[in-house]
This record gives sequence, structure tokens and C-alpha cells, in this order.
Amino acid sequence: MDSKFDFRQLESKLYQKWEKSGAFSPKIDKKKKPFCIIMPPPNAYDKLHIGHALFVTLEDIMVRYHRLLGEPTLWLPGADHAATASQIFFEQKLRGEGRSRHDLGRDKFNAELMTWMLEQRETMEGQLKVLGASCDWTRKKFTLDEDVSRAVVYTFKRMYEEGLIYRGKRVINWSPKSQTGLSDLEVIYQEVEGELTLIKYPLKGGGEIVVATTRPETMLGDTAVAVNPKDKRYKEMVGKTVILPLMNREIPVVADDYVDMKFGTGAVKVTPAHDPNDFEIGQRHNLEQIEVIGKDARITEAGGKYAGMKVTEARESVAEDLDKLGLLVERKKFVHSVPHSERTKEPVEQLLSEQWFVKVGPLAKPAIEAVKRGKIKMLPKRFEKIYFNWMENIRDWNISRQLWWGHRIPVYYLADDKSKYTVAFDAKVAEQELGGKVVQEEDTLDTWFSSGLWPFTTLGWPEKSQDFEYFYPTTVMETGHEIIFFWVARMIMLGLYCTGEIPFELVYFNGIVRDKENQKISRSKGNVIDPIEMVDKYGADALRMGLMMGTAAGQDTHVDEDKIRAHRNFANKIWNAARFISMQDASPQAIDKVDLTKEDKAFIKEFNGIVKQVTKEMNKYAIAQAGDTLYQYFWHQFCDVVIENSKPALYGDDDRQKSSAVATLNYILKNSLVMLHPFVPFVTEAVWQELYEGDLIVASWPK
RNA sequence: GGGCGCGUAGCUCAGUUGGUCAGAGCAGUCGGCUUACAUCCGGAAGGUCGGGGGUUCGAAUCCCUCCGCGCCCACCA
Repeated sequence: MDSKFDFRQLESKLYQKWEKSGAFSPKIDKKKKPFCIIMPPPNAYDKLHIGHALFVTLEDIMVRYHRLLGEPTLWLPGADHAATASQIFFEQKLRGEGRSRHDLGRDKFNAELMTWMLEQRETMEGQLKVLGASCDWTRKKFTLDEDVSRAVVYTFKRMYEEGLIYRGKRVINWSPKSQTGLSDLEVIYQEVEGELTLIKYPLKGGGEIVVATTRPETMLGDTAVAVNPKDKRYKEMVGKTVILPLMNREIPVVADDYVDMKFGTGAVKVTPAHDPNDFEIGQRHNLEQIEVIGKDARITEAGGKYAGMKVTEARESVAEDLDKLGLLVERKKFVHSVPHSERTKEPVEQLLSEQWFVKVGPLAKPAIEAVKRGKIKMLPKRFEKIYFNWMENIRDWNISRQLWWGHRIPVYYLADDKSKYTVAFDAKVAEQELGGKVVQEEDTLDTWFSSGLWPFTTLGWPEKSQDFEYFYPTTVMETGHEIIFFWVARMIMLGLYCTGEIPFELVYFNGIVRDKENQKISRSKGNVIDPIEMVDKYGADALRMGLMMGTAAGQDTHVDEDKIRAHRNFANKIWNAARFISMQDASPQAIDKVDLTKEDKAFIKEFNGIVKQVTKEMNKYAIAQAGDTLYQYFWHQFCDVVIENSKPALYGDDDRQKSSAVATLNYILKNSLVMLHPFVPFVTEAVWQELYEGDLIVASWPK
């Protein structure tokens, strides 16, 4: 053995050996309870970043631990088609080549994107291997695989038939830049210094009513003014008619509880086509919906002389015109929060659109119950509160995306009469059902719809496959807390709905990886640490330890190169301890076959205590704690004390002492390697191959 | 507006149900190329555990309050 652990030479060889040996693929044994993690699929086209490296490390530790316990262990890897991000990215790529998706058309665009994405996926998968991920590549899945897509259609169809999916015209969030609707979760609110404009609306027959708005241009689409029914100031005006300035439209004054008497003037202009709350007021009072803002964020024909203006231009123009008419009471600075697209960062428009929705209420109830009754646990527990808070106030979920890339909504319309439609697996079936030529819905599904089915579509559901029967419900879902609503909540709802069972027993939330200065790692900040570069420099074991140490479920964590380097030293320490022990000529015997010295007995007793402690910590998913226990013990007790203490015996002539020492050192080393293996799989396996029989990856956890 | 979390050595953080809990890594300091490892070994230094109050025989650990940070959800014109 060399005096240094040569990770560059050994890591990739060991990985290949593991993969070839079949150690990653579990054998189904009905007598044993399996352990299963479905990997949160990284974007197929994305290079792995440091956050991926953290989750891979944590999951791999869990998986290797359970494999060593002898449980049939499945870690199923996957790749995500990441609808919105991919389409935006690929369109940009095309633009760079002087092309656009419209040149290609839908089918060709998707075909090219698919080819490119499958290529990229190999890079991503190669990086998972570099990190040591012991996942079962024979079972890998892609979110656009044919069987997965079929399961998506199957689910959509069933939900539609049971009234859980409906089509409706609602005010939705619209991203003008990417030309698609967004779910509420894809919208972030940003504080913006704007203006609050007070406008006089003249009453027919004399008088006036003053309304306040941050968006004067939407008045073009006003179809009412609303006041609170309890508001004495306006009691007389309810039921009267207002002349909408600039448009000269007669609109009613209605009374509605939604209006807050204490805010502004207590009177609200109502624009049912461009505000979700106004939409609901409109429903209650039967108001007309006039769409004055188009999908291009410009004023429509319905906006009269303002047609064609950008909303921002119209805002000024309307205010000016009102001022000329003497109807502008005041414009004052006003800080308010404005909805923006999370992805493109531009302000979103709220406008009326026909979309497909999931009726979430009936799905949420059992999903709340499952967590309340402890069938699904979350780590840390505080996320259960966050989950309840959201689930109890959940609103219907817009699942239509106006994108080409993704699962196309399986709805077919009769070409001659689009009011007739059906949900079907393909056009032929739909044609038979509707008795005529059909066209498919243009929209695709929100990525999170298919992602919500991931824990079981990956296992072959809805077919009654062996994997599904055996591994489902899965054991652990390990993911980031930032997607608890996007993903975790949806998997629980859809899992219970589709399979009648929980999708997983435990949700383990990892934290966000930050840099030394506690900043989020992001490309724009230029503080990215490339995990693959770190592996190159210090080895995968060092990166894994550096990332994992000091983390706790739900807690953000820090990385810096120093920390990684420190653990490269640890990997080397393991290597050298083993090297020292391998240099002793006596052939090791089992500890129960040797007359142990009193001291060695004490060392073994102490070590058995460590085994108990680490096992307990691992079972609690206190992973970093277990890692720390092992680190401290191995370095500062085993190396600094036990080994040092053995030297006089090893170099002396007393055979009894010598064999006692050799047996003790080997016993502790061997079992330490097993326990350390989930954390630092490469160096431990490399050592094992030097000293012992078989493969460490399938050894047995000490008792 | 509602909810959640954090504040422990210079830095990054561990401290599970209150009693070897005052710790680790890195940085730093002093001394060592000792035949497993200088990617190492040994020694010393370093914190009134954010402030204040309370419960207790005893609190970094439980309760209250204040200060300072951060996150999530909803969105009020």
C-alpha cells in the first residue's frame, strides 16, 4: 500500500466493480422488508451543482447503510424533463443558431429537444457516478418515458372522469415573456415603489365616488364599483350607476363583503377580467368580464384609444387623461408588492384564460390526515406545521402550461365543434368516441403534475408490476424544503389518490448549501463550487464528508474548500491506519479465539458502544451526528489511542500480547470500515479490497 | 396580515428528552520530518452559550420579554 490514498486511480475502478457486481440492484425477497428511495430526478440537461452533490451524498449514505443491514435496498435514479426551464433554455439555444421553435414546428422542435436532452442526460448520470451514487441504473427512469407518460394520461383521465379535473375560464397568472400561464406557486411577490392613484367616478344623476388603484389602466375593463355593505358612507349609493370615465360605460355600484372599509377610500373598482378577487366579485354579482390586457401585455381593442399600448404606457396615459378631465384626485408614492414570474423575473399579467384545473380540496383532506396521523413523518418535524398551514388553505391548481415541451394534455376536441371533447390515450380512440376528426389540446401539463406521480410511475404503476408491489410505498423521500408545496404535497395527494396508499413513510428535508459567507450559491453571485472539480482535487469521499458534516435535516449548510480538504485528510487517515495494520505480520484471528489482554477487552467494549451509538443515530437519520461520532472515534480514539497503545505489544516479544493486539486492531478496523463505508465509500472499499475478502459494499453492519 | 427558524470560541457550526455541555473543524500559536500518515503528532490559548427576567437543588438546554438576523405563506384595491 502507498502512503497516500490515490483516489484518482481507485475511485472510478471501484465504482465500475460495484456496478458490475450487481450490488446496486436489489433482489426481491418477500420475507424481508425493503428499503427504497426514489431519487428526486435532476434536470436531464443540467450539470450537477453542489446542492445536487449534497442530496446525492445524503441519499447514498441512507441507501448504503440499509444495504449493509441486509435489507433489499433500491435507490432508483431518474432524470426530469423540466418543462419550462428546458423550453426556455432550448429556445435560447435555437436563437443562437438563428432559428426559432416556430420555424421547426411543434413535432420537430420536441424531437430535437429530446435528442439533445438525452445526450445531456449522460453527462448528468456520469456525474452521479463520480459522486459514488449507488443507485440501480437498470431501473433508471426519465419523466418522458413512454410508460411514465401513459401513467400520466391514465391519471388525468381518471381524475377527469371523477370530476377532479375541470376546464374553466379563470383569472390566471400569465408570463408575457414565456407566453404561458403559471401556477400560484410559480409567482413571487416583490416590493415595488409604485403609485396609488385616486380617481373620481361620477355617479349618474350627480355625485361621485372615489376609488383607489395602483393600476389605473385596468379601469378600462371595470364593470362595477364595490363597497362594503356595512359601510355607512356609501349606503345610499349601492345599486346606483356610475359612468366609467374615458370609456363612458355605465356600471353598477355593488355591495360586497370582500371590500375592506378601512383601506383607501373604502370603494374598489372591479375588473373581473384582470384580478382574481375582482373575478370572484364578478361571479357573485353577475358582472361582465371585459378583457383589456392581452397576452402580449398590451391593451386590447376593448381598450378603445389605448389599444396597442404597453400596460406601463397606458398607465401613464390614462392618468394624464383623467387629470385633464379633472377626475384625478391624487397620485401618491406607494410601496406595494407586485407579482413577478419566478423564472423570468418579469411582472406577470393577471388575465382571463381557459385552463385546466385540479380540484384540490378532495385530494388535500386525506393528504392532511396521513401526516396528522403520523403515517407520513417529516424531518424536521416543523415542516409538518408548514405543510398543514398550506394544505388547509389550498386553492385549485392550474395545470395548463402553454408550452410545447412536456406531457401534452390528453384532451381531444371535435374539430368541427370544439365544445365537444373527450379525454383519451390517443387520437384514434377519441375519434371513435366523438365520431369525427379531432384535434388535441395544445397545452401541456405543469411538470409537477407528472412529478407528483413519480414515486409510483417509476415502479411501473399502474401496471401491477413486481417492483410496485414490493417497493411501494417507498421508505424515504429526501428532498429540499423549498419544494415542499410544489412537489412533496402533490406526491402525497396524488399518491393517496392513485394508489390508495402513502407514497413514502418519511420525508427528509435537506437544507440549502451556502458558501462561507452564508450566501446562497448561485451563478449570478459567482460563488459556485463545482462538485466535480472538487472530486478531481480531493476525491469524492472528501467532498461527501465536507458536504454532509454539520448538516441537520432542514438546516442550511455551508461548504468551502477548507472543509473539503480537511476530509481529504480524513480519508487519508483511514488509508494509513489500515496500512499500518496491514504491515503487521501476524495473521489476524477472531477476537473470541484469542486470549485478549484486559486493555484490549476494554477497547473492544468501548468500540461496541460506538457501534450502538452510530446505529442509533443512523436509525434516527441523524446522519451528520453519526458521521461525527465515527470521525471522532476513528481518528482520536482508534488512531491516537488504540493504535498507539498497541505499538509496544506489536514491537515486543510477548506473543500473547501481540496476537491480542492484532486481533483487536483488525476487529475494530474491519467493523469501522463497514460503518464508515456509507460516508466514505471509496477509501473504505479500497482498503477492504487490500485486507479482507469479498466486497465491502455488501458486507454486514456490526451488531 | 399569518406561520417558522436562528443568534454558542476569530470563522462555519455540533450540542437528542435540563445535571462530565462548555465542544468540533478551519484559522491562529508553541514544539516536533518519532520507522501508518507532515494530507501527520504533541502542547497551550481562546466563549459571562445575543440582553434581561422567571421555573428548578441545577439551564446553552424549559417559560416570558427585549434586541438583531433569516425563511415561508397570503396578498388589501
